[in-house]
This record gives sequence, structure tokens and C-alpha cells, in this order.
Amino acid sequence: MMKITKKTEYALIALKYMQSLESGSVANTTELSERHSIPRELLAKAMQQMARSGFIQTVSGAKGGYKINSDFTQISMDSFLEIMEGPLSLVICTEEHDCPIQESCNISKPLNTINAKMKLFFSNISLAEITS
Amino acid sequence: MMKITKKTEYALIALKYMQSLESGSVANTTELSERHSIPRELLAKAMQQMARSGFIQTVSGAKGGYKINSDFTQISMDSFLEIMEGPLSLVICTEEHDCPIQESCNISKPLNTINAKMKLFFSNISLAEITS
DNA sequence: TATAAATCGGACTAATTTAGTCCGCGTTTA
DNA sequence: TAAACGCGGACTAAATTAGTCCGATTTATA
Repeated sequence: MMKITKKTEYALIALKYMQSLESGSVANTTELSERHSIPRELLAKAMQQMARSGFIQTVSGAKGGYKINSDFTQISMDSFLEIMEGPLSLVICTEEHDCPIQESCNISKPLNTINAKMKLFFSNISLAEITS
Repeated sequence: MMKITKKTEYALIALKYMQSLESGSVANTTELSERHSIPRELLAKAMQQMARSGFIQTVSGAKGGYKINSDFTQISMDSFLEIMEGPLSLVICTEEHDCPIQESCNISKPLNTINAKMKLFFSNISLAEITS
């Protein structure tokens, strides 16, 4: 349990590789996927999502690709994971408030407390700790 | 992401209720499922799993059910979750060592470090913090 | 200026995991 | 001996994740 998805995994692999290049270099999806033996199309989705979120910058057209656009020491795992995968929550009631057993649920309070601590844990880890 | 499964959720709801009863009381699955509006058969699986693991004790036969068998302050979320759901790991390579992209993977080391920290985080939370 | 190389994003299918159900069995109470 | 309980395997259904396909747009360059 607690797995991150493949899409996020591929995103991290790409970021790490891009960070190893000279600053400002452009890397494209085909190159990234071949070099790391990961499915091109799925990686492409991850790259697009990261570009939309501003972690990386698109360079469009032929000879295009992506380049790093942000300081990974300033991005937390908490925000990265939430953008890639949605809210970090142990139970659905942390995100939504229409749980069918809400009335008779006796554990939502303590679990939400633990959830907040878990988010804090991930907010203290920077993306750079993975990519550097 | 990071959701615990329904089975584990139901397990916690049951444990919390059982702990609210007089010490040594027996609770049965039907009663627990009705009281908390949760599917009986799925809860039954959770109870059986907890009994096998020694968290609770089976009382068999008619008027049977389960009673608490352990000190929840001494059980960590880490071990509870691992027993209910399997290894706590962000990536598969923490558990298994036959990842197809192992060769070209550049993130397994930092992720495994973070994984260890996450396990430590959960090992410092006791089951009693939820059920009490 | 045409072509090739690249991203964009929606729609789709396949695979895997999770959720939930069913049923025949053994045990114990009354 | 019948009813109430847990046991556990097999099964189906639902949801999520993984992976693919394709038509559109942008840009470099031959």
C-alpha cells in the first residue's frame, strides 16, 4: 500500500534526468522514454501535467521538449504529489464530506489528525531530495 | 492517494467500538456491521484477519464473536497497516527486486530513503491514537 | 514553403486492485 | 438437534491505474 502511481514515478525519473543535464537544456519525451525504458505515451501525460503546473516549461515545435522551470528545493513532496495524484488522504472524508456512514463513523476525527501529520511529513521533504 | 482500504477502515471502526465496551466483552460481526452500517461480509474478512494476527481473539460458536486481545498502545500503525494491507512502500522496488527498469532507474535510492522515513513516521503512531 | 519532429489533449482499451457477495463447513449454546 | 456464530475459499462487480491511439497545433530546417 501507499504506492505512488507509475505516472508519478515516470515524472520523477524524468525530472531527475533533466536535472542532471546542463542548466537550460531541453529534453524531449521520446529521448526520456527510450533512455529509461518507460512507455512514451504515459510519460508524455506526466510531462504535460508537470508543464501545466509550472514545474517544467514546454518548448514547442520540432527540436522542442521541456526544460526545468523551477527550484526543486522549494517544491515539497506534498504539493508535488497532490498535483500529480490528487489529495493526500488516508480516508475519503478528508476530501469529501458526503460519506454514507458519516453518522455512525467513529474514526474520522483521529484519522484526520493523523492525515494532517502525514501531510506535514511530506511537506518537509523537497523534490530536490529525490532529484539531486 | 495514500488511501487505506475499506477493509482496514472497517477494521478500525470495529476496534474502536469494541474498545468502548466493557473490558472482555464479546462483539459479533452482525452487530458491528449493523451498528455502523458497513457490509457484513467484508467486515467479517477484516475481523478474521485481525484474529489470525492476534489483535483480537475469536470466541467461537453461538453467542460468539470477538474480544480484544492486545494493548493497542503497544501496536503501531506501521505494523497494523502492514498486516492488514501489506508492505508500506511508495514504490514496488522496496518490496520486490525484479523491477523491469531497475537498470535505468535513477530514483530508487532516494525513494527508498523516504520510504524508510515514512515507515518510521507510522511506527510512532499507536493504534490507540485512533481507537481511544 | 513543405515536411518532419515535437507537444497537446481527448478518447479509448487493458490490466490490476479493491469492494462486496455467496456458500458449505466446523463449533458451541440452549 | 437446531440456531447462531466464525472460517475461509471462490466468485463477481466496481473502481482505479496503466497504457495506447489519434487528430490537431507549433516550429525548425531542408
